[in-house]
Amino acid sequence: MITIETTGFIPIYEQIKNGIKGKISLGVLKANDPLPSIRDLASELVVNPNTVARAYRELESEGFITTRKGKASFVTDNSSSLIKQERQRFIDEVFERAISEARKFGLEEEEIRTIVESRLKARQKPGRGEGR
Amino acid sequence: MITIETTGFIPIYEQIKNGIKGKISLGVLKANDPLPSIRDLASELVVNPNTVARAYRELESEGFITTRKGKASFVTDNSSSLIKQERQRFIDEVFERAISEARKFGLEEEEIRTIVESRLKARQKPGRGEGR
Amino acid sequence: MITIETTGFIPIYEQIKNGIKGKISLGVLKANDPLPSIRDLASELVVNPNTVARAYRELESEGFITTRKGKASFVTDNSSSLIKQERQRFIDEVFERAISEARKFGLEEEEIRTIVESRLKARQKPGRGEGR
Amino acid sequence: MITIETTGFIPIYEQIKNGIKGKISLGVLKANDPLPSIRDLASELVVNPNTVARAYRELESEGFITTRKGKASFVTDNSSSLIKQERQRFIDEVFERAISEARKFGLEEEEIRTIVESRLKARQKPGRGEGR
DNA sequence: GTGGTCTAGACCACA
DNA sequence: GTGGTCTAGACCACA
Repeated sequence: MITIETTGFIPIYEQIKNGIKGKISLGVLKANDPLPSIRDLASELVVNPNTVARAYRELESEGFITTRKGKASFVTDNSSSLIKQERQRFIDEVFERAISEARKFGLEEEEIRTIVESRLKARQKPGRGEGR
Repeated sequence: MITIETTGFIPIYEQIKNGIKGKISLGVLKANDPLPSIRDLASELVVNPNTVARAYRELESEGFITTRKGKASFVTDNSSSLIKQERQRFIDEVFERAISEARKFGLEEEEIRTIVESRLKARQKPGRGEGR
Repeated sequence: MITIETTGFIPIYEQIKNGIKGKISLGVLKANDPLPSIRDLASELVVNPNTVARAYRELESEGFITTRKGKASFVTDNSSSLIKQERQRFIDEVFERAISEARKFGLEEEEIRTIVESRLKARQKPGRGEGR
Repeated sequence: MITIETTGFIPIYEQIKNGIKGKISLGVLKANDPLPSIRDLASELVVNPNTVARAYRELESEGFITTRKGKASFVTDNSSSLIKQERQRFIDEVFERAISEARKFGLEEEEIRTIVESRLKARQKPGRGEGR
């Protein structure tokens, strides 16, 4: 469901948060849908339940999900409108950062376009897929 | 010379390392050029000298610079060939990550291209310069 | 577990590294064995945790151990083959240095052999054990 | 005259001190012989004059040499008796340390003897010589 | 002045 | 509890 990278510096709870926001953005998770339980998701991702709990806690405080004690967590009604606000800003930032790194190493615009194309191509190839 | 973001998750020493690798890649720092002293760079970046020292130490153990005690650190002769090896891998990884995030949020290839173009445009505008 | 000399010029973090490499070489630490926690080892050796952390960090970057955040550090699977490569070189260097010092003071080969024998004897004597 | 290693952790001034003590021990430098001037030795060893100055200063305070202001430094009359006292202790310590390192890595006595022999052999070979 | 090591101690991510 | 990063600051080797 969600992919986690343990290399790199992005905290796991952050990757989980983004994974879930992504699902909401994609419509895979819709308003009032239940999220997997903390334990289930933790064992699926092979991470500590505390880590998932932190992701859920922050998603709740940002308004994307609500947690009913003793029950489960659910996607909030207004989640998709919240996502819309955040999505553009988030994606822009991600690419801004990537391009900024590329420029630090002296890549020209045209080279950046070439890299992006080659990365997009790499993802099309069946068998390679979305994985990583 | 180098920009540091204290938001975000990338450690400062890592940003310094990448900043310097970038300078070498750009040719701003050439073989045998001296690096700024640890103390100077630390005060310029407003970070602790130990943090710069760690960046330099790791750059040395990776072969990019050599340090002469009591003198300074210098770019190694083979630094640019080392950089060439690392540059492509690093940039690929950065864009792979960005595109991966975008796909999580359901962006199509064409939308990704549009974002990249708009980010590239934003950087061209003089005076605006997108910060950093 | 590991002995540290604060006299002499070898940095503490280096002595810790060598101590652990020695344990791996001896088979006292085997693949996948956990290392003592940074804090525990630091308090045992009466050094600052940062110093142990540096030793562990360098051992990790040299491939001898891996660290799982929040958990512990573990001996890597290939550690013993790495050690084998390094052991001979390290020991050779150590004796090369010792003999080189002896020659500076004019010791003949036969005298060097005698010294080595006497040092080996000194270590056999139970109860005396040559300190350290 | 004296060999310096800039790799390794032993300070240069210490290596210079030992080099000179060695010369005295060997009889190459005899009582009342003049030492090379600080500047000369520094340029010969390609080190900073301050470093040589420190070595001389410590040799003086240990009684091996005397420095006459404006003139040069000379080997003291009692230098060789001082050396005799120190030589055995120093050499013992050097081998004790080497053997101790070897034992940390699990070498048996017989293996240590073999290493010592092979190192002694390596030094006999003409063309390789004392250098390093 | 320049780099290297070390300590003390804080704060954070993760288990 | 365990590792990771960072700061502040001391002290040393060397130029």
